[in-house]
Amino acid sequence: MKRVKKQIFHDYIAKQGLKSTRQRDIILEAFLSSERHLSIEELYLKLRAKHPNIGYATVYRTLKLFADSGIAREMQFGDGQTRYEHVGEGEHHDHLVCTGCGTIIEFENETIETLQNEVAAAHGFLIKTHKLELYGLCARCQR
Amino acid sequence: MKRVKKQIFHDYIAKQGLKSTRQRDIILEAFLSSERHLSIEELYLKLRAKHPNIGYATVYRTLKLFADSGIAREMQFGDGQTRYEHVGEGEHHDHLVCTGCGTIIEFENETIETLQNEVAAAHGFLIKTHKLELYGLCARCQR
DNA sequence: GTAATTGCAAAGTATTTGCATTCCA
DNA sequence: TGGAATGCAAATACTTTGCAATTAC
Repeated sequence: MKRVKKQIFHDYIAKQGLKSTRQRDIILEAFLSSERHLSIEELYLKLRAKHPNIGYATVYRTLKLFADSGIAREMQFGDGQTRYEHVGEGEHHDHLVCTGCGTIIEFENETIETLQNEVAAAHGFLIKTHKLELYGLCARCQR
Repeated sequence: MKRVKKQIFHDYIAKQGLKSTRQRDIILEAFLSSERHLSIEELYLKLRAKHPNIGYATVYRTLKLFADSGIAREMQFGDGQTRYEHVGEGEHHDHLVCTGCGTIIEFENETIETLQNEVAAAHGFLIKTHKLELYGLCARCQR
């Protein structure tokens, strides 16, 4: 999976006439070996440990490239921090967000997706993406 | 409806030992007679026309009060602008957002809500709120 | 009268941009 | 070599905060 995504990214870079750089590789490796929902700051801090000379701007720019190449997706959970999540081929899932501890759980539900498309069709919309987030307390935080 | 919400807000203000001010009334009136999904800037500009001396900070603070009182809800559609929408009693709805022209259409679907609760229950979550947004092109923008 | 509210400007966040220097193809 | 990428600092966009003056109860 990691290998595949690296390949996808490098192909994208090449096709766009962009350059493969040491920083991009470092950031890619760090991103791919991180948890699935990473804020930019988290990634930056993680990188800084080993590569103190990588700039914040480079992390921002590189994450946008990841999103453009299709290996990552930009997310907002309303806490004012942009997060990026890994994207697999044609994969889509939604989120359960614990407002207590911040845990994010992914889920998929085909019936919901089908109903969404029906709603959209009823309004003449052509859906490109969607976002479904359920906010509440996870089992642990309910205690 | 407008009358009811004004009442709710005034009751809230009174119960909290806060004060009813000219500015709050002006902002409330402007908010209630606006479209349902209003960015703070839109409301501020609208107000400025008739009341050039109302400050941005007051608008921010007052909108938060509206949300606290239950007559408005804070929303984020990922464009970096916070919006507030009107909230009716116990009402909830989701959104179809046209990425072409920015139109926002509201909808409700009980079956989807039920499925959401099932998903949450399966993960031991207690849901407090949720956000479902479908992004795509409206009928007009598809042409 | 007193505590809350206002309006302004300054301070915070999160993110983007300009630019000289460095690096890759 | 030449255009792209980097790292820094400055700029931007949105929102919050501090504070003296004002206002509501």
